[in-house]
Amino acid sequence: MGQLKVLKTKEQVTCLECSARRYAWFKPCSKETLALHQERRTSQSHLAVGEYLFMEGEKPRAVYTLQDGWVICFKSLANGQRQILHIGLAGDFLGYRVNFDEPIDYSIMAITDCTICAFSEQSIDRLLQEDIQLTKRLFEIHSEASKVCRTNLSYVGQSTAKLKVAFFLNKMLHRLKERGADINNPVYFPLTREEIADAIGITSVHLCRISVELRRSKIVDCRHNRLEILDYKKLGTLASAVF
Amino acid sequence: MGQLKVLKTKEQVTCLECSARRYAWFKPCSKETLALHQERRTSQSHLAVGEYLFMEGEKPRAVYTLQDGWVICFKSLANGQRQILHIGLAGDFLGYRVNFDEPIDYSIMAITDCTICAFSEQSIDRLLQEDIQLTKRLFEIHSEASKVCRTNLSYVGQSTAKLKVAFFLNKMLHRLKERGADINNPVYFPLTREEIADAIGITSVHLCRISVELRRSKIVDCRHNRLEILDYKKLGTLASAVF
DNA sequence: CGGGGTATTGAGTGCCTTCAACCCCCGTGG
DNA sequence: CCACGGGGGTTGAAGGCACTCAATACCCCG
Repeated sequence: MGQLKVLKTKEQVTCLECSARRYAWFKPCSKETLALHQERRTSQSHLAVGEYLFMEGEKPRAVYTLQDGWVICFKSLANGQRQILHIGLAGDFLGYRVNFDEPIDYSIMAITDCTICAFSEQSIDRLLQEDIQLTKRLFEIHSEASKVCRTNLSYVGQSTAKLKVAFFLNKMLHRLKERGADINNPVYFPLTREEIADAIGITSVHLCRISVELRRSKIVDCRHNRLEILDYKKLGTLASAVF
Repeated sequence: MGQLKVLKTKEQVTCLECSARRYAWFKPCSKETLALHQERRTSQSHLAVGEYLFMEGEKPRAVYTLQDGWVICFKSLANGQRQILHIGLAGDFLGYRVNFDEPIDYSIMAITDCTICAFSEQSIDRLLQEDIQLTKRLFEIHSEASKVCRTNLSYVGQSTAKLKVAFFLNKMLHRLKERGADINNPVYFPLTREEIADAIGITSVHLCRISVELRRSKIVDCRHNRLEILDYKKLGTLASAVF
């Protein structure tokens, strides 16, 4: 299992104060219910860069909300490669499955230091019973995730490398913007070439060549943990050449 | 919308008699509840080869169970290509989404003549209220579909063409076997080169070369609406070289 | 026995990969 | 303050897998 370091009570953030809540599972909850829900939170923990929340094949008996930090969700292949399925950002709901007895089919690793809220199997059951809204919201989250996965499959399966990069970066940009990033200035962006390449199904070397091309044509500059948009419009045009 | 031809009552199959039920949404239902559920079925219809159940961007106000036949679920891309997301077989639950006001993000087309059961938005709501089991089963179906999509993304993103073909055919084989096909003999298999290629993200020409290779090395023979396994074990070995 | 759709084959091209070397950035420690 | 080291990023050369385009063969159906 993971190497979660449980935070002391005084270090914890309450659900009410949590800045990630508006993107998260508890988005629709009122202040009153939030306090109750928070009691179901099994723990709030810290996960350091490179550590795993869980690995493919394990049966984590909990579900997680990423309160802060970046994680990658990925599947490993027999040839040693990996497909990154999702870049987890603040507010993302991680590791849910209907049947907790079934092993999970992907791994989650922290690519920055993270703060993570855990809800045990039992807590989840009770939460879902106590608040119909939460079941609905869970369905919503699940559906949205499926939709994103279909989109990913489609562009990974059918586009050229350049379009893949543009689409990926554009998508990330919008997610960061939603979370309050100022995209007119360079944004903190801790993904390496390797990681971006594994997310879109090309090699990091080829990604690099394309990155250079995109930088030279003054569209985006993405290096060294930062992402800078040089021409927002051009990037949008490229990205929308996919669908 | 689609070109559904509603069947007359006497032509219809009851849920109780339905041979696809054990793979479908109503799998967990008792004989007694089935009769009730069937009343919620809005219609049973016929969809001819090449016709659409619905198209990307539409807002179908119903959900469907494929009772018989084959369909493809796919997304269209700006360059005219398409990614086939799923090959729908008997029992498959099609077109569900949480919010019926949202446009659907993929199309469904019949690739053989099909019989399809429709449940209107209202019927679904009532069914879900009436039977907790159905909500659970719906979640199960949804989760399974997400999992399959993640698997697809991974092998489409990270494998070579040959492995993609082997994995795809092996997967189809198992699904057909589940549905009672005798895989020791040639099986009816109405997918064209074009369709298989669009499902695994290669061109039909290249797929053809690989098909020839697989046939010459006596692994599978897949042509002209039939699929014949020549060496079950070798196919399995190839397919399991992916994950 | 055509005719249309599907499958196969060939030739030529190019996108992307592989492998390997080099560079740059940045943190660390002397 | 600078030397050092390491990890990520960049570049080059060479090759191969998969693509494009186009012609031919095959299968099935009317």
